[in-house]
Amino acid sequence: MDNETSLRNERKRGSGVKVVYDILRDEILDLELPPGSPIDEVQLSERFGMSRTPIREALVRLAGEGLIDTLPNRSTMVSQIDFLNMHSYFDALVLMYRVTTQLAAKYHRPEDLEIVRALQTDFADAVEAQDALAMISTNAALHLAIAESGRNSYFTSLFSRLLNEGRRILRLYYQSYNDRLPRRFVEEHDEIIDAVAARDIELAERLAREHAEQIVAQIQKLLVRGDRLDVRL
Amino acid sequence: MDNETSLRNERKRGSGVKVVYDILRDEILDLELPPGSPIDEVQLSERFGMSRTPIREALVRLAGEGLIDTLPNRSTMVSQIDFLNMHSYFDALVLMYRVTTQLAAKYHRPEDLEIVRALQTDFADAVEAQDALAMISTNAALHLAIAESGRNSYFTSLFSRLLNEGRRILRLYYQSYNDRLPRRFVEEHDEIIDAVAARDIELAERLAREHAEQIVAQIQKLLVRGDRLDVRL
DNA sequence: TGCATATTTCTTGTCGACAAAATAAATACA
DNA sequence: TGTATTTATTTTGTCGACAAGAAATATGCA
Repeated sequence: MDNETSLRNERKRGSGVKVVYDILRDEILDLELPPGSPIDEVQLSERFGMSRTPIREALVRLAGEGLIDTLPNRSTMVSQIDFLNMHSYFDALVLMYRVTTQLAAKYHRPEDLEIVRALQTDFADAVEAQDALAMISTNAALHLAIAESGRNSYFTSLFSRLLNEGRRILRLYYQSYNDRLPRRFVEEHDEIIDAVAARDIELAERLAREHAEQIVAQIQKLLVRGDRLDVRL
Repeated sequence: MDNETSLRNERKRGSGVKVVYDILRDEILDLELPPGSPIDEVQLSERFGMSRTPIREALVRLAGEGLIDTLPNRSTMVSQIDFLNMHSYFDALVLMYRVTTQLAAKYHRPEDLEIVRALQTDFADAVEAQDALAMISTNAALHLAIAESGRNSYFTSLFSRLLNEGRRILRLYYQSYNDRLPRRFVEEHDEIIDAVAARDIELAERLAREHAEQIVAQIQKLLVRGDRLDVRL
Protein backbone atom coordinates (compact mmCIF):
# COMPACT_ATOMS: atom_id res chain seq x y z
CA MET A 1 0.00 0.00 0.00
CA ASP A 2 2.87 2.32 0.77
CA ASN A 3 4.30 1.90 -2.69
CA GLU A 4 1.10 3.13 -4.20
CA THR A 5 0.35 6.06 -1.93
CA SER A 6 3.90 7.24 -2.18
CA LEU A 7 3.31 7.84 -5.85
CA ARG A 8 0.59 10.28 -4.97
CA ASN A 9 2.30 13.45 -6.02
CA GLU A 10 4.69 12.19 -8.68
CA ARG A 11 2.08 10.91 -11.06
CA LYS A 12 1.82 11.90 -14.65
CA ARG A 13 -1.51 13.15 -15.79
CA GLY A 14 -3.52 10.32 -17.30
CA SER A 15 -1.37 7.51 -15.99
CA GLY A 16 -3.45 6.91 -12.90
CA VAL A 17 -6.22 5.04 -14.65
CA LYS A 18 -3.85 2.64 -16.32
CA VAL A 19 -2.03 1.89 -13.09
CA VAL A 20 -5.23 1.15 -11.20
CA TYR A 21 -6.59 -0.88 -14.10
CA ASP A 22 -3.45 -2.99 -14.46
CA ILE A 23 -3.05 -3.66 -10.76
CA LEU A 24 -6.68 -4.56 -10.15
CA ARG A 25 -6.73 -6.71 -13.25
CA ASP A 26 -3.74 -8.70 -12.10
CA GLU A 27 -5.10 -9.06 -8.61
CA ILE A 28 -8.36 -10.40 -9.98
CA LEU A 29 -6.76 -12.77 -12.48
CA ASP A 30 -4.30 -14.11 -9.93
CA LEU A 31 -7.18 -14.72 -7.52
CA GLU A 32 -5.66 -12.31 -5.03
CA LEU A 33 -9.08 -10.76 -5.23
CA PRO A 34 -11.22 -13.90 -5.35
CA PRO A 35 -14.60 -13.90 -7.10
CA GLY A 36 -17.21 -12.14 -5.04
CA SER A 37 -14.77 -9.74 -3.38
CA PRO A 38 -16.40 -6.36 -2.87
CA ILE A 39 -14.90 -3.46 -4.77
CA ASP A 40 -15.18 -0.22 -2.85
CA GLU A 41 -14.45 3.00 -4.70
CA VAL A 42 -13.50 5.17 -1.73
CA GLN A 43 -11.31 2.44 -0.31
CA LEU A 44 -9.50 2.17 -3.62
CA SER A 45 -9.18 5.92 -3.91
CA GLU A 46 -7.51 5.98 -0.51
CA ARG A 47 -5.29 3.07 -1.39
CA PHE A 48 -4.06 4.61 -4.62
CA GLY A 49 -4.05 8.15 -3.31
CA MET A 50 -6.28 9.60 -5.98
CA SER A 51 -9.84 10.73 -6.32
CA ARG A 52 -12.71 8.45 -7.22
CA THR A 53 -12.90 9.67 -10.80
CA PRO A 54 -9.91 7.79 -12.24
CA ILE A 55 -10.74 4.78 -10.07
CA ARG A 56 -14.18 4.77 -11.57
CA GLU A 57 -12.83 4.88 -15.09
CA ALA A 58 -10.64 1.87 -14.40
CA LEU A 59 -13.64 0.03 -12.97
CA VAL A 60 -15.72 0.81 -16.04
CA ARG A 61 -13.04 -0.75 -18.19
CA LEU A 62 -12.81 -3.82 -15.99
CA ALA A 63 -16.57 -4.17 -16.14
CA GLY A 64 -16.36 -3.95 -19.92
CA GLU A 65 -14.19 -7.02 -19.90
CA GLY A 66 -16.48 -8.83 -17.54
CA LEU A 67 -13.98 -9.00 -14.73
CA ILE A 68 -16.21 -7.18 -12.28
CA ASP A 69 -19.98 -6.96 -11.97
CA THR A 70 -21.69 -3.71 -11.11
CA LEU A 71 -25.08 -3.67 -9.43
CA PRO A 72 -26.65 -0.26 -10.16
CA ASN A 73 -26.57 2.05 -7.15
CA ARG A 74 -25.29 -0.81 -5.10
CA SER A 75 -22.09 -2.67 -4.61
CA THR A 76 -19.71 -3.84 -7.30
CA MET A 77 -17.76 -7.05 -6.93
CA VAL A 78 -15.30 -9.34 -8.65
CA SER A 79 -17.29 -11.47 -11.07
CA GLN A 80 -17.82 -15.14 -10.45
CA ILE A 81 -16.13 -17.84 -12.48
CA ASP A 82 -18.90 -19.38 -14.49
CA PHE A 83 -18.45 -23.06 -13.85
CA LEU A 84 -21.83 -23.85 -15.33
CA ASN A 85 -20.85 -22.60 -18.76
CA MET A 86 -17.37 -23.93 -18.55
CA HIS A 87 -17.89 -26.08 -21.63
CA SER A 88 -18.43 -22.91 -23.62
CA TYR A 89 -15.14 -21.67 -22.39
CA PHE A 90 -13.32 -24.85 -23.32
CA ASP A 91 -14.91 -25.01 -26.76
CA ALA A 92 -13.87 -21.46 -27.47
CA LEU A 93 -10.40 -21.96 -26.08
CA VAL A 94 -9.68 -25.06 -28.15
CA LEU A 95 -10.97 -23.44 -31.31
CA MET A 96 -8.83 -20.36 -30.77
CA TYR A 97 -5.75 -22.48 -30.13
CA ARG A 98 -6.38 -24.20 -33.45
CA VAL A 99 -7.22 -21.17 -35.52
CA THR A 100 -4.46 -18.92 -34.27
CA THR A 101 -1.80 -21.60 -34.61
CA GLN A 102 -3.00 -22.47 -38.06
CA LEU A 103 -2.90 -18.87 -39.19
CA ALA A 104 0.52 -18.50 -37.66
CA ALA A 105 1.79 -21.36 -39.79
CA LYS A 106 0.38 -19.59 -42.81
CA TYR A 107 1.27 -15.98 -42.26
CA HIS A 108 4.12 -15.69 -39.76
CA ARG A 109 7.28 -13.83 -40.66
CA PRO A 110 10.78 -14.88 -39.65
CA GLU A 111 11.10 -12.17 -37.04
CA ASP A 112 7.93 -13.42 -35.32
CA LEU A 113 9.54 -16.74 -34.59
CA GLU A 114 12.44 -15.15 -32.75
CA ILE A 115 10.02 -13.65 -30.28
CA VAL A 116 8.08 -16.90 -30.01
CA ARG A 117 11.20 -18.94 -29.38
CA ALA A 118 12.39 -16.51 -26.73
CA LEU A 119 9.06 -16.81 -24.93
CA GLN A 120 9.21 -20.58 -25.18
CA THR A 121 12.56 -20.41 -23.40
CA ASP A 122 10.96 -18.32 -20.68
CA PHE A 123 8.21 -20.90 -20.34
CA ALA A 124 10.71 -23.75 -20.11
CA ASP A 125 12.56 -21.84 -17.41
CA ALA A 126 9.36 -21.32 -15.46
CA VAL A 127 8.55 -25.04 -15.65
CA GLU A 128 12.06 -25.88 -14.56
CA ALA A 129 11.80 -23.45 -11.65
CA GLN A 130 8.32 -24.76 -10.82
CA ASP A 131 6.99 -21.23 -10.64
CA ALA A 132 3.28 -21.58 -11.26
CA LEU A 133 2.45 -17.92 -11.77
CA ALA A 134 5.34 -17.59 -14.20
CA MET A 135 4.19 -20.69 -16.05
CA ILE A 136 0.73 -19.28 -16.50
CA SER A 137 1.89 -15.91 -17.72
CA THR A 138 4.70 -17.15 -19.97
CA ASN A 139 2.43 -19.80 -21.44
CA ALA A 140 -0.16 -17.15 -22.24
CA ALA A 141 2.46 -14.83 -23.65
CA LEU A 142 3.84 -17.59 -25.84
CA HIS A 143 0.52 -18.55 -27.34
CA LEU A 144 -0.44 -14.93 -27.80
CA ALA A 145 2.79 -14.32 -29.66
CA ILE A 146 1.98 -17.24 -31.94
CA ALA A 147 -1.50 -15.83 -32.42
CA GLU A 148 -0.15 -12.42 -33.27
CA SER A 149 2.10 -13.85 -35.93
CA GLY A 150 -1.11 -15.11 -37.55
CA ARG A 151 -2.08 -11.48 -38.00
CA ASN A 152 -5.76 -11.60 -37.26
CA SER A 153 -6.51 -9.08 -34.54
CA TYR A 154 -10.03 -10.36 -33.94
CA PHE A 155 -8.88 -13.86 -33.13
CA THR A 156 -5.95 -12.54 -31.15
CA SER A 157 -8.12 -10.36 -28.97
CA LEU A 158 -10.65 -13.10 -28.29
CA PHE A 159 -7.83 -15.51 -27.56
CA SER A 160 -6.28 -12.98 -25.23
CA ARG A 161 -9.56 -12.60 -23.40
CA LEU A 162 -9.91 -16.34 -23.06
CA LEU A 163 -6.38 -16.82 -21.80
CA ASN A 164 -6.88 -14.10 -19.24
CA GLU A 165 -10.18 -15.51 -18.12
CA GLY A 166 -8.29 -18.79 -17.99
CA ARG A 167 -5.71 -17.39 -15.64
CA ARG A 168 -8.27 -17.62 -12.90
CA ILE A 169 -9.06 -21.23 -13.68
CA LEU A 170 -5.46 -22.19 -14.38
CA ARG A 171 -4.48 -20.75 -11.05
CA LEU A 172 -6.63 -23.39 -9.41
CA TYR A 173 -5.46 -26.02 -11.85
CA TYR A 174 -1.76 -25.50 -11.32
CA GLN A 175 -2.28 -25.55 -7.57
CA SER A 176 -3.74 -29.03 -7.90
CA TYR A 177 -0.49 -30.10 -9.51
CA ASN A 178 1.33 -28.68 -6.50
CA ASP A 179 2.55 -26.05 -8.91
CA ARG A 180 4.56 -28.63 -10.78
CA LEU A 181 3.94 -29.16 -14.45
CA PRO A 182 5.24 -32.02 -16.59
CA ARG A 183 7.91 -31.22 -19.13
CA ARG A 184 5.64 -32.68 -21.77
CA PHE A 185 4.06 -29.27 -22.19
CA VAL A 186 7.43 -27.84 -23.07
CA GLU A 187 8.00 -30.52 -25.68
CA GLU A 188 4.56 -30.00 -27.16
CA HIS A 189 5.25 -26.32 -27.49
CA ASP A 190 8.48 -27.09 -29.31
CA GLU A 191 6.67 -29.35 -31.74
CA ILE A 192 4.03 -26.72 -32.41
CA ILE A 193 6.61 -24.03 -33.00
CA ASP A 194 8.52 -26.30 -35.36
CA ALA A 195 5.39 -27.05 -37.34
CA VAL A 196 4.63 -23.33 -37.57
CA ALA A 197 8.18 -22.61 -38.68
CA ALA A 198 7.94 -25.33 -41.33
CA ARG A 199 4.66 -23.76 -42.49
CA ASP A 200 3.00 -27.13 -42.13
CA ILE A 201 -0.50 -25.80 -41.68
CA GLU A 202 -2.29 -29.08 -41.06
CA LEU A 203 0.26 -30.37 -38.62
CA ALA A 204 0.34 -27.11 -36.70
CA GLU A 205 -3.43 -27.15 -36.41
CA ARG A 206 -3.51 -30.80 -35.30
CA LEU A 207 -0.79 -30.33 -32.69
CA ALA A 208 -2.44 -27.21 -31.35
CA ARG A 209 -5.73 -29.04 -31.11
CA GLU A 210 -4.24 -31.99 -29.30
CA HIS A 211 -2.31 -29.69 -27.00
CA ALA A 212 -5.42 -27.73 -26.15
CA GLU A 213 -7.68 -30.74 -25.79
CA GLN A 214 -5.25 -32.43 -23.50
CA ILE A 215 -5.02 -29.40 -21.24
CA VAL A 216 -8.77 -29.05 -21.23
CA ALA A 217 -9.22 -32.72 -20.43
CA GLN A 218 -6.93 -32.43 -17.47
CA ILE A 219 -8.67 -29.36 -16.18
CA GLN A 220 -12.02 -31.02 -16.58
CA LYS A 221 -10.96 -33.88 -14.39
CA LEU A 222 -10.75 -31.32 -11.63
CA LEU A 223 -14.05 -29.65 -12.26
CA VAL A 224 -17.68 -30.39 -12.57
CA ARG A 225 -17.66 -32.95 -15.33
CA GLY A 226 -18.71 -31.07 -18.42
CA ASP A 227 -19.94 -33.37 -21.13
CA ARG A 228 -20.11 -31.14 -24.15
CA LEU A 229 -16.62 -30.74 -25.43
CA ASP A 230 -16.64 -32.18 -28.89
CA VAL A 231 -16.11 -29.40 -31.35
CA ARG A 232 -15.44 -30.87 -34.73
CA LEU A 233 -15.21 -28.65 -37.73
CA MET B 1 -31.41 17.70 -30.07
CA ASP B 2 -34.58 18.87 -28.40
CA ASN B 3 -35.67 15.36 -27.62
CA GLU B 4 -32.57 14.76 -25.65
CA THR B 5 -32.29 18.02 -23.75
CA SER B 6 -35.94 17.85 -22.81
CA LEU B 7 -35.13 14.76 -20.80
CA ARG B 8 -32.81 16.81 -18.69
CA ASN B 9 -34.76 16.78 -15.49
CA GLU B 10 -36.77 13.58 -15.84
CA ARG B 11 -33.87 11.22 -15.94
CA LYS B 12 -33.45 8.30 -13.65
CA ARG B 13 -30.18 8.10 -11.81
CA GLY B 14 -27.73 5.91 -13.72
CA SER B 15 -29.68 5.82 -16.95
CA GLY B 16 -27.82 8.69 -18.54
CA VAL B 17 -24.72 6.72 -19.38
CA LYS B 18 -26.68 4.03 -21.15
CA VAL B 19 -28.66 6.53 -23.19
CA VAL B 20 -25.55 8.35 -24.36
CA TYR B 21 -23.75 5.09 -25.03
CA ASP B 22 -26.60 3.63 -27.07
CA ILE B 23 -27.21 6.73 -29.12
CA LEU B 24 -23.56 7.38 -29.91
CA ARG B 25 -23.04 3.72 -30.71
CA ASP B 26 -25.87 3.70 -33.20
CA GLU B 27 -24.75 6.94 -34.76
CA ILE B 28 -21.27 5.54 -35.24
CA LEU B 29 -22.40 2.19 -36.59
CA ASP B 30 -24.89 3.76 -38.98
CA LEU B 31 -22.17 6.09 -40.24
CA GLU B 32 -24.12 9.11 -39.08
CA LEU B 33 -20.87 9.88 -37.33
CA PRO B 34 -18.39 8.84 -40.02
CA PRO B 35 -14.93 7.59 -39.10
CA GLY B 36 -12.69 10.45 -38.05
CA SER B 37 -15.49 12.60 -36.67
CA PRO B 38 -14.29 14.51 -33.63
CA ILE B 39 -15.95 13.68 -30.34
CA ASP B 40 -16.19 16.68 -28.06
CA GLU B 41 -17.12 16.07 -24.46
CA VAL B 42 -18.51 19.49 -23.64
CA GLN B 43 -20.50 19.57 -26.84
CA LEU B 44 -22.01 16.20 -25.98
CA SER B 45 -22.71 17.28 -22.42
CA GLU B 46 -24.63 20.26 -23.76
CA ARG B 47 -26.45 18.12 -26.28
CA PHE B 48 -27.60 15.58 -23.73
CA GLY B 49 -28.08 18.07 -20.94
CA MET B 50 -25.83 16.39 -18.45
CA SER B 51 -22.40 16.90 -17.01
CA ARG B 52 -19.23 15.58 -18.57
CA THR B 53 -18.90 12.72 -16.08
CA PRO B 54 -21.55 10.37 -17.49
CA ILE B 55 -20.55 11.37 -21.03
CA ARG B 56 -17.03 10.36 -20.22
CA GLU B 57 -18.11 7.00 -18.89
CA ALA B 58 -20.00 6.28 -22.08
CA LEU B 59 -16.94 7.25 -24.10
CA VAL B 60 -14.73 4.94 -22.07
CA ARG B 61 -17.07 2.08 -22.89
CA LEU B 62 -17.12 2.95 -26.57
CA ALA B 63 -13.33 3.10 -26.55
CA GLY B 64 -13.30 -0.32 -24.92
CA GLU B 65 -15.13 -1.69 -27.94
CA GLY B 66 -12.81 0.07 -30.32
CA LEU B 67 -15.50 2.32 -31.74
CA ILE B 68 -13.65 5.51 -30.83
CA ASP B 69 -9.98 6.29 -30.48
CA THR B 70 -8.70 8.47 -27.67
CA LEU B 71 -5.47 10.40 -28.00
CA PRO B 72 -4.25 11.16 -24.47
CA ASN B 73 -4.80 14.76 -23.49
CA ARG B 74 -5.91 15.48 -27.00
CA SER B 75 -8.89 14.89 -29.17
CA THR B 76 -10.94 11.74 -29.38
CA MET B 77 -12.55 10.66 -32.63
CA VAL B 78 -14.60 7.96 -34.27
CA SER B 79 -12.22 5.15 -35.16
CA GLN B 80 -11.33 4.41 -38.73
CA ILE B 81 -12.58 1.35 -40.56
CA ASP B 82 -9.50 -0.77 -40.99
CA PHE B 83 -9.59 -1.60 -44.67
CA LEU B 84 -6.03 -2.87 -44.58
CA ASN B 85 -6.88 -5.68 -42.20
CA MET B 86 -10.20 -6.38 -43.79
CA HIS B 87 -9.23 -9.95 -44.55
CA SER B 88 -8.89 -10.55 -40.82
CA TYR B 89 -12.40 -9.33 -40.39
CA PHE B 90 -13.75 -11.59 -43.11
CA ASP B 91 -11.88 -14.63 -41.83
CA ALA B 92 -13.26 -14.08 -38.37
CA LEU B 93 -16.76 -13.40 -39.64
CA VAL B 94 -16.95 -16.54 -41.75
CA LEU B 95 -15.61 -18.69 -38.95
CA MET B 96 -18.13 -17.29 -36.49
CA TYR B 97 -20.98 -17.87 -38.92
CA ARG B 98 -19.91 -21.47 -39.20
CA VAL B 99 -19.25 -22.17 -35.54
CA THR B 100 -22.35 -20.50 -34.17
CA THR B 101 -24.64 -22.13 -36.71
CA GLN B 102 -23.09 -25.50 -36.12
CA LEU B 103 -23.50 -25.19 -32.36
CA ALA B 104 -27.07 -24.05 -32.88
CA ALA B 105 -27.82 -27.23 -34.80
CA LYS B 106 -26.42 -29.17 -31.89
CA TYR B 107 -27.76 -27.43 -28.86
CA HIS B 108 -30.80 -25.37 -29.78
CA ARG B 109 -34.07 -25.87 -27.95
CA PRO B 110 -37.48 -25.73 -29.59
CA GLU B 111 -38.31 -22.35 -28.11
CA ASP B 112 -35.18 -20.87 -29.65
CA LEU B 113 -36.45 -21.62 -33.13
CA GLU B 114 -39.64 -19.69 -32.58
CA ILE B 115 -37.61 -16.56 -31.97
CA VAL B 116 -35.33 -17.30 -34.91
CA ARG B 117 -38.25 -17.85 -37.27
CA ALA B 118 -39.90 -14.64 -36.13
CA LEU B 119 -36.72 -12.71 -36.84
CA GLN B 120 -36.41 -14.34 -40.23
CA THR B 121 -39.89 -13.05 -41.01
CA ASP B 122 -38.75 -9.58 -40.00
CA PHE B 123 -35.77 -9.91 -42.30
CA ALA B 124 -37.93 -11.04 -45.20
CA ASP B 125 -40.20 -8.06 -44.62
CA ALA B 126 -37.23 -5.71 -44.65
CA VAL B 127 -35.99 -7.15 -47.92
CA GLU B 128 -39.45 -6.88 -49.40
CA ALA B 129 -39.71 -3.27 -48.25
CA GLN B 130 -36.17 -2.59 -49.52
CA ASP B 131 -35.28 -0.95 -46.23
CA ALA B 132 -31.51 -1.21 -46.02
CA LEU B 133 -31.08 -0.22 -42.39
CA ALA B 134 -33.78 -2.67 -41.38
CA MET B 135 -32.13 -5.41 -43.44
CA ILE B 136 -28.83 -4.88 -41.68
CA SER B 137 -30.29 -4.88 -38.21
CA THR B 138 -32.74 -7.75 -38.71
CA ASN B 139 -30.08 -9.82 -40.43
CA ALA B 140 -27.75 -9.26 -37.49
CA ALA B 141 -30.53 -10.01 -35.00
CA LEU B 142 -31.39 -13.22 -36.81
CA HIS B 143 -27.87 -14.58 -36.88
CA LEU B 144 -27.30 -13.52 -33.30
CA ALA B 145 -30.42 -15.39 -32.26
CA ILE B 146 -29.11 -18.48 -34.02
CA ALA B 147 -25.79 -17.99 -32.27
CA GLU B 148 -27.45 -17.67 -28.90
CA SER B 149 -29.31 -20.92 -29.38
CA GLY B 150 -25.86 -22.50 -29.68
CA ARG B 151 -25.27 -21.45 -26.08
CA ASN B 152 -21.68 -20.37 -26.18
CA SER B 153 -21.44 -16.86 -24.85
CA TYR B 154 -17.84 -16.37 -25.97
CA PHE B 155 -18.65 -17.07 -29.60
CA THR B 156 -21.86 -15.09 -29.37
CA SER B 157 -20.13 -12.02 -28.02
CA LEU B 158 -17.35 -12.10 -30.61
CA PHE B 159 -19.92 -12.66 -33.32
CA SER B 160 -21.93 -9.75 -32.01
CA ARG B 161 -18.87 -7.54 -32.08
CA LEU B 162 -18.13 -8.58 -35.63
CA LEU B 163 -21.66 -8.01 -36.84
CA ASN B 164 -21.66 -4.57 -35.26
CA GLU B 165 -18.32 -3.69 -36.74
CA GLY B 166 -19.82 -4.98 -39.96
CA ARG B 167 -22.72 -2.59 -39.73
CA ARG B 168 -20.36 0.15 -40.83
CA ILE B 169 -19.12 -1.83 -43.80
CA LEU B 170 -22.51 -3.25 -44.69
CA ARG B 171 -23.92 0.23 -44.70
CA LEU B 172 -21.64 1.00 -47.61
CA TYR B 173 -22.30 -2.37 -49.18
CA TYR B 174 -26.07 -2.13 -49.19
CA GLN B 175 -25.85 1.35 -50.61
CA SER B 176 -23.98 -0.08 -53.58
CA TYR B 177 -26.96 -2.36 -54.20
CA ASN B 178 -29.15 0.72 -54.23
CA ASP B 179 -30.49 -0.62 -50.97
CA ARG B 180 -32.04 -3.56 -52.80
CA LEU B 181 -31.05 -7.05 -51.82
CA PRO B 182 -31.83 -10.22 -53.75
CA ARG B 183 -34.36 -12.61 -52.28
CA ARG B 184 -31.74 -15.30 -52.42
CA PHE B 185 -30.56 -14.24 -48.99
CA VAL B 186 -33.99 -14.92 -47.60
CA GLU B 187 -34.02 -18.37 -49.12
CA GLU B 188 -30.57 -19.13 -47.81
CA HIS B 189 -31.66 -18.15 -44.34
CA ASP B 190 -34.61 -20.50 -44.62
CA GLU B 191 -32.36 -23.37 -45.61
CA ILE B 192 -30.00 -22.68 -42.73
CA ILE B 193 -32.82 -22.54 -40.24
CA ASP B 194 -34.27 -25.79 -41.57
CA ALA B 195 -30.91 -27.52 -41.24
CA VAL B 196 -30.59 -26.25 -37.69
CA ALA B 197 -34.10 -27.42 -36.88
CA ALA B 198 -33.31 -30.85 -38.34
CA ARG B 199 -30.17 -30.93 -36.20
CA ASP B 200 -28.16 -31.68 -39.32
CA ILE B 201 -24.89 -30.34 -37.99
CA GLU B 202 -22.79 -30.78 -41.10
CA LEU B 203 -25.36 -29.33 -43.43
CA ALA B 204 -25.96 -26.35 -41.16
CA GLU B 205 -22.25 -25.66 -41.02
CA ARG B 206 -21.84 -25.98 -44.77
CA LEU B 207 -24.79 -23.73 -45.57
CA ALA B 208 -23.61 -21.14 -43.08
CA ARG B 209 -20.17 -21.20 -44.58
CA GLU B 210 -21.46 -20.82 -48.12
CA HIS B 211 -23.82 -18.06 -47.03
CA ALA B 212 -21.02 -16.20 -45.31
CA GLU B 213 -18.46 -16.71 -48.03
CA GLN B 214 -20.86 -15.54 -50.67
CA ILE B 215 -21.62 -12.34 -48.76
CA VAL B 216 -17.95 -11.77 -48.14
CA ALA B 217 -17.11 -12.33 -51.77
CA GLN B 218 -19.67 -9.78 -52.84
CA ILE B 219 -18.42 -7.24 -50.35
CA GLN B 220 -14.86 -7.83 -51.46
CA LYS B 221 -15.76 -6.99 -55.00
CA LEU B 222 -16.49 -3.53 -53.72
CA LEU B 223 -13.37 -3.07 -51.69
CA VAL B 224 -9.68 -3.16 -51.95
CA ARG B 225 -9.14 -6.64 -53.28
CA GLY B 226 -8.02 -8.67 -50.30
CA ASP B 227 -6.34 -11.90 -51.33
CA ARG B 228 -6.20 -13.83 -48.12
CA LEU B 229 -9.62 -15.26 -47.54
CA ASP B 230 -9.17 -19.00 -47.58
CA VAL B 231 -9.80 -20.33 -44.11
CA ARG B 232 -9.98 -24.07 -44.22
CA LEU B 233 -10.21 -26.04 -41.04
C1' DT C 1 -42.05 -9.75 21.56
C1' DG C 2 -42.91 -9.33 16.54
C1' DC C 3 -43.65 -6.68 12.62
C1' DA C 4 -44.14 -2.47 9.93
C1' DT C 5 -42.50 2.07 9.33
C1' DA C 6 -39.21 5.79 9.87
C1' DT C 7 -34.48 7.23 10.23
C1' DT C 8 -29.71 6.87 9.65
C1' DT C 9 -25.72 5.31 7.25
C1' DC C 10 -23.22 3.95 3.46
C1' DT C 11 -22.12 3.71 -1.39
C1' DT C 12 -22.74 5.14 -5.81
C1' DG C 13 -23.93 8.65 -9.57
C1' DT C 14 -23.60 13.35 -10.92
C1' DC C 15 -22.08 17.94 -10.84
C1' DG C 16 -19.25 22.27 -11.28
C1' DA C 17 -14.74 23.87 -10.90
C1' DC C 18 -9.88 23.83 -11.37
C1' DA C 19 -5.30 22.24 -13.27
C1' DA C 20 -2.39 20.28 -16.78
C1' DA C 21 -1.30 19.36 -21.63
C1' DA C 22 -1.50 20.39 -26.13
C1' DT C 23 -2.61 23.44 -29.82
C1' DA C 24 -3.38 27.93 -31.80
C1' DA C 25 -2.43 32.72 -31.72
C1' DA C 26 0.38 36.55 -30.86
C1' DT C 27 4.51 38.90 -30.07
C1' DA C 28 9.53 39.78 -30.44
C1' DC C 29 13.52 39.73 -32.87
C1' DA C 30 16.66 39.15 -36.77
C1' DT D 1 9.30 38.99 -43.91
C1' DG D 2 10.34 34.75 -41.60
C1' DT D 3 11.30 32.28 -37.52
C1' DA D 4 11.58 31.53 -32.57
C1' DT D 5 9.61 32.39 -28.27
C1' DT D 6 5.80 33.69 -25.39
C1' DT D 7 1.06 34.03 -24.45
C1' DA D 8 -3.76 32.71 -24.88
C1' DT D 9 -7.23 29.29 -25.85
C1' DT D 10 -9.13 24.95 -25.97
C1' DT D 11 -9.83 20.34 -24.29
C1' DT D 12 -8.91 16.78 -21.34
C1' DG D 13 -7.90 14.74 -16.59
C1' DT D 14 -8.67 15.17 -11.77
C1' DC D 15 -10.72 16.76 -7.67
C1' DG D 16 -13.96 17.63 -3.71
C1' DA D 17 -18.68 18.03 -2.73
C1' DC D 18 -23.42 16.97 -2.92
C1' DA D 19 -27.61 14.17 -3.90
C1' DA D 20 -30.11 9.86 -4.73
C1' DG D 21 -30.87 4.86 -3.85
C1' DA D 22 -30.38 1.02 -1.23
C1' DA D 23 -29.18 -1.31 3.00
C1' DA D 24 -28.78 -1.21 7.92
C1' DT D 25 -30.46 0.45 12.06
C1' DA D 26 -33.66 2.37 15.06
C1' DT D 27 -38.31 3.53 16.43
C1' DG D 28 -43.32 2.93 17.05
C1' DC D 29 -47.19 0.18 17.73
C1' DA D 30 -49.93 -4.01 18.41
